[in-house]
Amino acid sequence: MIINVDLAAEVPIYQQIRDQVVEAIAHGTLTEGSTLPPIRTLAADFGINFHTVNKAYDLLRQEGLIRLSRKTGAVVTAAATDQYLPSDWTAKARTLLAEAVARGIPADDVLHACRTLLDSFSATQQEDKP
Amino acid sequence: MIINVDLAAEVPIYQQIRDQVVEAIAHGTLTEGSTLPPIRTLAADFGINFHTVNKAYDLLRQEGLIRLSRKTGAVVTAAATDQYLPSDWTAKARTLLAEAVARGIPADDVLHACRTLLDSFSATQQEDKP
Amino acid sequence: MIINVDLAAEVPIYQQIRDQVVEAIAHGTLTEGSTLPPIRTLAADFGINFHTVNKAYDLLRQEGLIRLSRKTGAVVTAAATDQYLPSDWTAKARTLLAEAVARGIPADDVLHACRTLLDSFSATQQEDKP
Amino acid sequence: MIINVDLAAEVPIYQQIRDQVVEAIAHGTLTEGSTLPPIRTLAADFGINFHTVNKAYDLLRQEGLIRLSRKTGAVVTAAATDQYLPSDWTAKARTLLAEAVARGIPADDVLHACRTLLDSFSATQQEDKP
DNA sequence: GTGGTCTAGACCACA
DNA sequence: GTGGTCTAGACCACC
Repeated sequence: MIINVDLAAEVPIYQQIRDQVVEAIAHGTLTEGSTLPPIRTLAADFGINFHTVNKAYDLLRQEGLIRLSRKTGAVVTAAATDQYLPSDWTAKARTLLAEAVARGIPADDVLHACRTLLDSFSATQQEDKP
Repeated sequence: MIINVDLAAEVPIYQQIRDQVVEAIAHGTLTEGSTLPPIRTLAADFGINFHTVNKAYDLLRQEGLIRLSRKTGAVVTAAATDQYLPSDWTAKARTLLAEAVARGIPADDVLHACRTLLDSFSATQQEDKP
Repeated sequence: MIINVDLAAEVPIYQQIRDQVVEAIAHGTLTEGSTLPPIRTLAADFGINFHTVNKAYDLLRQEGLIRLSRKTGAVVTAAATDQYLPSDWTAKARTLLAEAVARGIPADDVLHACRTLLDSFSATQQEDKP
Repeated sequence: MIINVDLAAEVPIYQQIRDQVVEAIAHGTLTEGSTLPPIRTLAADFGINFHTVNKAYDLLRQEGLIRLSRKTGAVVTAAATDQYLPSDWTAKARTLLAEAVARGIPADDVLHACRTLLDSFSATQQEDKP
């Protein structure tokens, strides 16, 4: 699994790490039981402080995507599949989609872009859609 | 056009204003040539500093959605500035969609949610535009 | 509102702060809209680092008990009343109650102790039970 | 008596063992004079280090719930060591109950949950003891 | 002036 | 050797 952080970006480093782990899980690059690199190792690789990585991992733990323990390290948990899309997700999606439509992109194109992105996840995930 | 800001929310006020203007444009509530309320008026309505409103309008100007001038105030510009989705939009969309998939939501459900949101824009658009 | 921390205790300082805020909310000492002391102020009062207080406040924010913002500081939110007792609460309660019973305390006495504690909350909360 | 440990859980293994023994004593599954499995046997069953089991047993010994000796192994002691609830138990209970009340759960519901848990102990106790 | 992010480095708990 | 806690101090974003 490959993670890249942009130290000069406006988005917080811990958020970048969190986002890339989320995407890796969606892609299937990380599956249930996969272990993430140790906090301090990842920090050393990026040349950043381990507290920053810790914050990213803690976020993922709060979201129920990974489990942290001193013995096993950071382990990806089973996808919960417990619920529907939370309201704050829908709110963020509404704003994002509105942004595209407001720029004059046809709704069909926006939807197509979403489908393409979603397909890219499934393709990697299942290897049965070539 | 109605804007509501939640002074106690975790999302910055200027972002809330910007988002609601974007959504209003997508809905068709605001169309090309529509004028937004004067900065100081809007600030007074919400009881917030006019710098905050100014920041929101400046963001919209940077995105090419409105034009600012001393004489005409804030005017919504023609929509078709970009024909393609910018890469940072795709990046944000990828993260958002991955978030849903990583939580175990089926891709079809996610796509359906997107379609529903997009349809809600068009519905309002056609009502208000003819 | 009075908070005391024991620097020498085995329970983490941030947890002590979090627990006392939770108890203050249950007691009614802190109600919806009450503001907690600024992170750095509280840290200075206790002679501890502001990061420690920050962690406590962040925990409370995750639990939905307070809202944090740069302008309003830490504000107690409305009690959600959205759900039943979560399963992990029940698990902790089971262990705690078992602890008392295993020591030979009659179940009635344990229940009575629980009622007394709960009554002490209500008494302060409503001022109608003197 | 059946003990289950979740090696991947966030709660320390020694704590899990200790908690389950406490609950078994409360239930009446373990009564005065019952012997717990030898440390090394239990450790082998779970595939964990015997120091971990040792720590759990030592905790129980400190709490006066079991007696350790080379000859007899770990034996459950008479329950009636304390007649009153220790202050740290009350403190933990206060925090736990406050947690529920602060989330908006009515005090009656919380008390009812406690009674249900306590009843579940007694039910098992009487079944197994006559 | 508030909280948010990041760094650097210490010691502890668990296994 | 892992994550967890705490300290000390820096700069930034928002208002």
